[in-house]
Amino acid sequence: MSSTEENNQKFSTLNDVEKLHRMRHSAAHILAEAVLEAFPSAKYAIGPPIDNGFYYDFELPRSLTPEDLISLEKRMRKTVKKNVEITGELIAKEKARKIFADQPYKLELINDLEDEEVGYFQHAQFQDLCRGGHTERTGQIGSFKLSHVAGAYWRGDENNTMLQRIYGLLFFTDSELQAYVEAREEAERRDHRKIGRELDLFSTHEEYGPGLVYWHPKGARVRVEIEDVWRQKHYANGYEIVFTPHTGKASLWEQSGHLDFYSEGMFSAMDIDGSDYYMKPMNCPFHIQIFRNTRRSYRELPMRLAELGTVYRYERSGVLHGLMRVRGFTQDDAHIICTTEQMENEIVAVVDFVLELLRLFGFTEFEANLSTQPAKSVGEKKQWDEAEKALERSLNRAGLPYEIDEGGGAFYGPKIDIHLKDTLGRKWQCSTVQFDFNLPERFNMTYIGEDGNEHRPYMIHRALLGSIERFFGILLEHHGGALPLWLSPVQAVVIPIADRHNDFAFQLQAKLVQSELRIDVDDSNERMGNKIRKAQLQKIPYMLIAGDREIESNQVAIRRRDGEDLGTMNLDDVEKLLSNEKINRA
RNA sequence: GCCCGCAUAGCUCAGUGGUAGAGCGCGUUCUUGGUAAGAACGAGGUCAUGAGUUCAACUCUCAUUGCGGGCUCCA
Repeated sequence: MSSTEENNQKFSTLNDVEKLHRMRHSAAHILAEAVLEAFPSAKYAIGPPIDNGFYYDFELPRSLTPEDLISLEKRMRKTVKKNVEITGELIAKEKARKIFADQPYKLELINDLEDEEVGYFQHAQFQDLCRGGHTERTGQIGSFKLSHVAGAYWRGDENNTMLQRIYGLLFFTDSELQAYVEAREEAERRDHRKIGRELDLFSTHEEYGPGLVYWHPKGARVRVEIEDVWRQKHYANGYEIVFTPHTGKASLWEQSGHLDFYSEGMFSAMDIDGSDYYMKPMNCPFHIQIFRNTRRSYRELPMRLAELGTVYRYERSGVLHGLMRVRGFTQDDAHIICTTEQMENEIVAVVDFVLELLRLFGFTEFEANLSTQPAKSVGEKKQWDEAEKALERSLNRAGLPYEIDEGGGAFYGPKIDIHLKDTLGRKWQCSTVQFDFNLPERFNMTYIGEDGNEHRPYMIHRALLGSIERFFGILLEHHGGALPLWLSPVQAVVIPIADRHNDFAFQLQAKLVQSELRIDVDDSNERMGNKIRKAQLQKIPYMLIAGDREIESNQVAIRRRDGEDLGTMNLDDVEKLLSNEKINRA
């Protein structure tokens, strides 16, 4: 329990964050009270406030149904209406054990707590073991709604009992709650799986392998566009692009340490001529072989090897999700091998490069996390310090807001993760920059320095988009499927009003295709209104309408997908308009 | 993997212990139109898979597979 002082502070004097926190926490108690009323044999576990509300975990005699949530919510509202006082105090552990004698989860918590006294909160008949942070009365909890039930392990450990977790949403006012629910619905409308199907971009085939993505022609057009700009920018930023195998013998994965430390993330071995081969879960060991293929001089450093490398990782069936979590995906991977002196500039360059690339795709807000040396790690303290300092300086130079996750680095090196914010305000981690003090040792990577001696280089892993599949999913949700013209699978559709206009439409298509624009002609036997509707639903940036009047004047009527009518234009002007938008990646 | 829910036409979804429906989409025909749905007709389903209960299962039970929501937010 935080200080009694804090708990006694008048609710009305608190800031909004703390108020909301307390309201959510109290709502959790009120929920637990309702559940205990409805199920006297229920065992209650923990019930904290969370980002959008609260939850409480229970062990119950039966599974909850959506109807249960409705009746529990009713019970809660009664308690709110009664507006009883919520009180808290510190009591001796012994006393607490008596109060919670038939509550095994509470007893376990009591035993695990270090202080001699524990927090005890109550309102009406309800009592709970609790660190505190509550409203003063049950009537002060704002606007809430029970949202759903989910399974959750006691203390998040899958070896423990599975409890039923009831989630609730809670905000100050009805309108804030409403706004949150609407934002959620908007997110549902933008679900990349839905958009992917509607726009015919990609599919997965559960019967032939869940978590494996099939890119359809239109999705592939977008991917090719993403990859093209990716390659172009990598060459421009001093990277060399490589291709490496999708599989390699066990000996490679033994030496890299993956079989020891990452085998649960790998697909099972394949037998080839009596040897075990594994699908690659990472590209690094292969890039290292390219480096090691010959004696390297310091004059060749920094060496930056980049690959759109498709990797396969075993993900547990329950976590697969559309394009966001899959078993086969393409990393935009690179490994930078450099000297100590070069390291800091390399990091700075990577961070700049990340932002440059992500901005191209329409993202403008970023945050970073810097994860430092964990308790168990390889490498020398000096290396870690240098690397961490370089990472931090690069974040400062880029002006990125960041948080430090003390001890959160991988055992092999510190890292920064960069999160982007999408239009719905959701954060996604795509980019990562990681030092690796482990693989250069394991593979005995060396270069000959200016002094003629062998030196161990630094190695930095980095991915900018992360996974092409996942990034594509984020991009679709960010734009709600209405991708900017340069990424759109179909950039404009020519709509002839009647069959006799088809020839003109195809001529227009042929002209625009010469400027490397992706143009369809809708020559289906439909009315113009229907063709426009289809094009709108397909989120095609421009509709070019051709009828008698246009053919007469050798022009075309142009309409944007946002509904704006741009009137009629000469064909050359249309071509310029589209080309410029494409080139500027507007 | 585990908990809960779900699985009916290409998509979205109704439905019944007596082997099935709608809308959209698709095909054909009519129609040749002016900025978000023209009309008619038609084709499409072993009701996820396997087993059980039953005279009879798409429907009830169990299992399997897949999908969806969750599984750090430490009283």
